[in-house]
Amino acid sequence: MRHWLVKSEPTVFSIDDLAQCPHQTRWWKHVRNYQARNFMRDDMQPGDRVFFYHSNTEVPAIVGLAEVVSTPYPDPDACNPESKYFDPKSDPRNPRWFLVDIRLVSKLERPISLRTIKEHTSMLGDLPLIRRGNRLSVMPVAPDQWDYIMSLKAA
DNA sequence: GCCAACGTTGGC
DNA sequence: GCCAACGTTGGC
Repeated sequence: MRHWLVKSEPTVFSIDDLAQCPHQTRWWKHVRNYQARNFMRDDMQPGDRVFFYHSNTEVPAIVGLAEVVSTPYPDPDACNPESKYFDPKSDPRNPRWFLVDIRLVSKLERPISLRTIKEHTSMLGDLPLIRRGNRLSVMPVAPDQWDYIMSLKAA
């Protein structure tokens, strides 16, 4: 089982939006970046644990826990000309973009803010989240980093 | 709203 | 293959 952090802009799709989806489950999301795609397509598996992070908002923070509940599958909107995520260069027989479904596990009572995470660079300094200029929307979290961040929940 | 950082595109 | 221009991300 692997651990991940995924970003979502709450004005686009928030943790509360996920909570209101049937079975608190929905696909995540229209990634159009190869590094992020590779993580999803090649490494994500059902059962993987996920930090759900709100980006581009007043208090950027990990706001909940989720779980991968599908294997990666082709993003249907990549071959839908009506979609704003249509990619004419993606061959339906050899899809370029992938999704997984995630299910909400729990919403954190108190979000773990980006500011807090940045106060723990000795343990978390190599998280892409706090590396300068990094814009990855999905990133792996090492097991000890996962545990460490979980311990901040209680702090 | 600003803007730094980064990825992608496309002319050459 | 280079690199300028452009679009996007996302913290602040």
